[in-house]
Amino acid sequence: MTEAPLIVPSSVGPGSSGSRGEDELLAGLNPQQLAAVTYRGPALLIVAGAGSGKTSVLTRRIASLLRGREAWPSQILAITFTNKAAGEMRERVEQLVGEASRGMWISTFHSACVRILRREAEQFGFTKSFTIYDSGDSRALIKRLVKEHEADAYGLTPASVQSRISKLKNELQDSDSYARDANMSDPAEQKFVEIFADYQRQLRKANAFDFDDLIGQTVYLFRAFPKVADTYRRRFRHILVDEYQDTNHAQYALIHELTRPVSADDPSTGSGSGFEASNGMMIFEPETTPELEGASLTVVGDSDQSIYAFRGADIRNISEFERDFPGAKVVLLEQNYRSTQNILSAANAVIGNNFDRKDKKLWSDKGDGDKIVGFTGYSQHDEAQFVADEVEALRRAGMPYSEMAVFYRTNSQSRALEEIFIRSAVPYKIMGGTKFYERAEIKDALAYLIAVANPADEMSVRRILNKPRRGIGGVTEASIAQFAETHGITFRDALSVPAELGVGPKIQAAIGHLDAVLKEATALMLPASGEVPPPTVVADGLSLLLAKSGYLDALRASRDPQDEARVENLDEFVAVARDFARNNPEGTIADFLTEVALVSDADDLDDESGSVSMMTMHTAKGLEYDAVFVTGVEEDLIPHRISAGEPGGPQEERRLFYVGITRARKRLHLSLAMTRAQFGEVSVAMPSRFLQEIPAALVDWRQSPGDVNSRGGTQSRALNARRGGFGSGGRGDDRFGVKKLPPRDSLKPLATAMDRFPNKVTGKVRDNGDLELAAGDRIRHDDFGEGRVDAVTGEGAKRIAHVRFDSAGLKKLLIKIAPIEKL
DNA sequence: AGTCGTAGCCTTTTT
DNA sequence: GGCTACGACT
Repeated sequence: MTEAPLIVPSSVGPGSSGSRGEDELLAGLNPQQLAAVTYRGPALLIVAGAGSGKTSVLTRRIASLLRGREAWPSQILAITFTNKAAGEMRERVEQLVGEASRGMWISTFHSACVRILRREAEQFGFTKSFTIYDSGDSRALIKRLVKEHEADAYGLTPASVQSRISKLKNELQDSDSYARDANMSDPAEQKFVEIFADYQRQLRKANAFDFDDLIGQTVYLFRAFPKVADTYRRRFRHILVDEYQDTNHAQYALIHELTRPVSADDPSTGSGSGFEASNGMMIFEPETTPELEGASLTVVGDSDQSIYAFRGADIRNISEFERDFPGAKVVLLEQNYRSTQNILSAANAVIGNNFDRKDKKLWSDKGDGDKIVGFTGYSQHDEAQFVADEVEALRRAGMPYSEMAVFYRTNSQSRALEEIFIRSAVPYKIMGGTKFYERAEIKDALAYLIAVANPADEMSVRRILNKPRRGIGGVTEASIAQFAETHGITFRDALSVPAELGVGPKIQAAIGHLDAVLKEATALMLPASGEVPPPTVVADGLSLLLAKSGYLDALRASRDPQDEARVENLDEFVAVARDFARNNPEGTIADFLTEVALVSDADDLDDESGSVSMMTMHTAKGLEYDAVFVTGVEEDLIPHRISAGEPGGPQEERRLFYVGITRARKRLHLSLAMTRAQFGEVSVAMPSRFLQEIPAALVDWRQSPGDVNSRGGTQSRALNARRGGFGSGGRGDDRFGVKKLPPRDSLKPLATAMDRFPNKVTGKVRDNGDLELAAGDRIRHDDFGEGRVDAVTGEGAKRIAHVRFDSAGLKKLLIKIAPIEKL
């Protein structure tokens, strides 16, 4: 780890480098970008507006450090927000400098900390093979503790306890430091502190870290063991952090620790006193003469895109950067290379309503472009149908599905969109939502792996104890725990002595069998001697566990149709493990589990180019698409109802909306519904206040909020009144230049308001079985009326009818489920 | 021990 | 409207 610090002094400025490569790196940059790439100094803040080319600037900055021989790859640490962003950045740097990029650390905060912790875990009572608890795992643990401490009587719910603990950890607090400031005469506070402390004890006992610990414990490690920290300070000479506006206090502290100068003191003295600081709160004063100055720090961010305050992101980290790092250089990137001016003007107008922000105006030289399209549906299904129709129109106009994205505020909104997309045979892909790794069968499989990799993790062992059913119930589980407790051994080890547990012979046999399977897998995956296992060891071990435990057999024998899908999911999971073996020939079971624990929604984004992407606006950050649909632009959704009560809530919601609209390159659609069903109850929805912040001239309302909206006035009502189908002016080209029909006069009573929504659509589906259709057939559709089949494509359950409806225009329908009948 | 029914909750956003 | 947790029943 001690590379010779062969640092060639930098005399870099534009044009000062003789190498041709340098010119190529700097080609095409505007003056601000150029400064951001070439500035050299201890601290640099790049304020990068949406679409201002910050990724390009960041990658070129890294490439320029490498090319100029100012840094070895191993001296560079670049932190991104998602693994996907990290992968992209690595790829782009590789394109610029090739093999010279090997050895850089480009990763998320969490992955970087896992790497550090795996190396250093033994320093403070963990082992290399620690497990990572995702939020579901910690919720399960906290739930158990809340019950054990009988804390529900004090109004403590698992959810509230979990979120409070998480918030505190993001502030680098632990149960002791919290207790010092808390009102401990309040019994609820006392309970909370007890649970917090117990939770931390349980984690340690299980040799596990939760998400927040990954950062917080690394900071603790650095503060308690300066010698260890110095190793990393010597190593990382250039630290670059993307999305700096979304860092929380713990991440900020981590960066601070890493950029501290290395003291020239005798390293053997420092660590003793640090060890005493068991709460990790201790700050070590910088020593007199540094042996090595602190690493150079570059941060990139945009306070207008700060959308993670709810999970502890502190906007002050970026707004007070210049104070934290005196002498820091600040570069502003304001030219947007992504969107048309209309889209940017809307974005600027919206974000301009946030006070206490540094004014910053994005501009583009791409020209005005198309107007923003607005649409109001009667219901969320109506809205979804609009989106599906527009997607199809754009597709016919030549835009690939992969260049379109649909955003929403809450995950639950995806359901209606999905229903309509399926029915309309539009290929789509949902980012997030019911995540693969959260499925019960996958969690079970992971628990089997963890039981092997980290037997101290009692929760995983408990989880698989009776999966598949072995007749081991709560009573047996308790006696195992009891036995382990009294004999001072782990829960896992208690399984090795079934005869002594005081349970019946049948159950003894079951426990003995489970123990044997786990031992066999351990021998395979973690060979005792130094022999190197084959790359496929994780996949093989997983297959072995699933087969010999009887898990797969139980699913296959089941007559629950869902279990068939579960078997397929497990097959896919084994395939994931094989993939991992291919990409990481030396990867261990711990590496595999780390990767799985840290994958995020934005990560599995690798499109099979050719499907529309659907995701929350949060997930959308950092991405861009030719066409963007922001849906559900309603009060109580965006801004979300819950945000209203929180300080800074509405402003954060506005930033979120801003993030959503600035993802669009060419076409932006804003849509809402007049009524929205939630919890099965239908309620009236109001247009979002953010809509009114967009200058009316920028929006072409296909169907406006009309009289539900106080601002709408006569103009919107007039636009409302068109009948005879929307979205399609003429036959062959139901594209964008829709002609407005003459306004219909007089207001109708509310009862007939539905007249204005000629294409009112419901979510219903039907099983048509093997309905035969051919070109030329006439059909009737529950929502669209009568039409004629143009063509039929696809096979079997995926047969698609292309139908020309008499009034609703051209649609694609999935024959098997569409609500249609042949005439 | 396992299965089935229902009451209650839920929906902010995520590494 | 759907999921989960819990209780009664087999």
